[in-house]
Amino acid sequence: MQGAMKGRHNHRRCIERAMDSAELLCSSEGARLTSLRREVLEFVWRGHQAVKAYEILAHLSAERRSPKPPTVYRALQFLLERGLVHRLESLSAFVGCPEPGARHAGQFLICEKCGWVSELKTPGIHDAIAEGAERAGFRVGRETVEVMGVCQACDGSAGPVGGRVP
Amino acid sequence: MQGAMKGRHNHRRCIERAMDSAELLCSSEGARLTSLRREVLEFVWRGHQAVKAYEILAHLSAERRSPKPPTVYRALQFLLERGLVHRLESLSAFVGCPEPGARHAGQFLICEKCGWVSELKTPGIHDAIAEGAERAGFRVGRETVEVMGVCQACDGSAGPVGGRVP
DNA sequence: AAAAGAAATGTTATAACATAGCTTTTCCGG
DNA sequence: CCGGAAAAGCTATGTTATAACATTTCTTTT
Repeated sequence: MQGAMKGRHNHRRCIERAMDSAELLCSSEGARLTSLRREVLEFVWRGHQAVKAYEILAHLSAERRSPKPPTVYRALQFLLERGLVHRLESLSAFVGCPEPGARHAGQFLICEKCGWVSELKTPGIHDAIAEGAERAGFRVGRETVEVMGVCQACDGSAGPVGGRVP
Repeated sequence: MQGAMKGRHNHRRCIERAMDSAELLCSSEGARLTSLRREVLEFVWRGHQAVKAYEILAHLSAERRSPKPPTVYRALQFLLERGLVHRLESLSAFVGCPEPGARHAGQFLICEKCGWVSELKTPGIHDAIAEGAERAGFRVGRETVEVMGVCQACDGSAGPVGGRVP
């Protein structure tokens, strides 16, 4: 469980909460959270670090017999469409969404030291974007906001806090 | 010259301005804007659409004998390091920077219909990000802000305005 | 329970994006 | 012109992602 216990948080809770809301969300819209999709979602939630598609593939390889890339990408697409995971464009990687259901523009803080990803929900960011776009006569669709930097736990400390070093 | 004449703008001016400031910026810091780098930069500036690395490669192939990917990526890295081009993470593509020298966080509006990319400089966006980050105790490094949507010229019109359709 | 249809998954192949490591060429100052 | 440094070339390979088609599994209907 890499980097999961940062700030003493009990990550099992995160996983449970994530899986429960996924279950709920899917059944509410008649979507099937199959065992494959569930396994992928659980793996994405193994920590708060972003996960690469081929890491998921490797993980599945341990459990199933030789899954292929489309298997992973299809599961990810299913999860992305329902807001259960987000894609981080600047990393080509995926991270679990702590608040699926509330369809929101993702705003992410990504720690360069420990890989920890936090989701920001600062309305002011969207507002400022909307304002800038409006001045340009631009109709906003999807917003990508990704901020690389150093998280509180890593800042000042010698190295990363119990996380993988990217 | 794809999508270049949108809004009646004379794109030759853009190119000239871009190449001139590149020349200046490089000579000011003793960097060599070689013919390869110049060619790549000119090609990136062929319009206001983002350009893929392998499109550059194909373009160079017409002029030189069989360039290889590293040739292109090295030239791009040189240009990126000096702020002469930006990388659009959500497209894995590159676009010329209209204001190199002023080292800034890139904020981009990307039209889904015609591919046109405009750079936004809305201080409020950075401010809102800084505020959100500070509340999280996060030290900001690089900011990525990319907004997909529909530009003024395409909005309301039947199709894209003289640009490639992505 | 069997058949029909839809959804999911498996399989094969390949496209698209990017870099490591080493060699050769070009540029520039002395 | 020579020597060192920077740039560009070359080979190979790593990484990310999708198209197209076959098979399996699930669900609904009969």
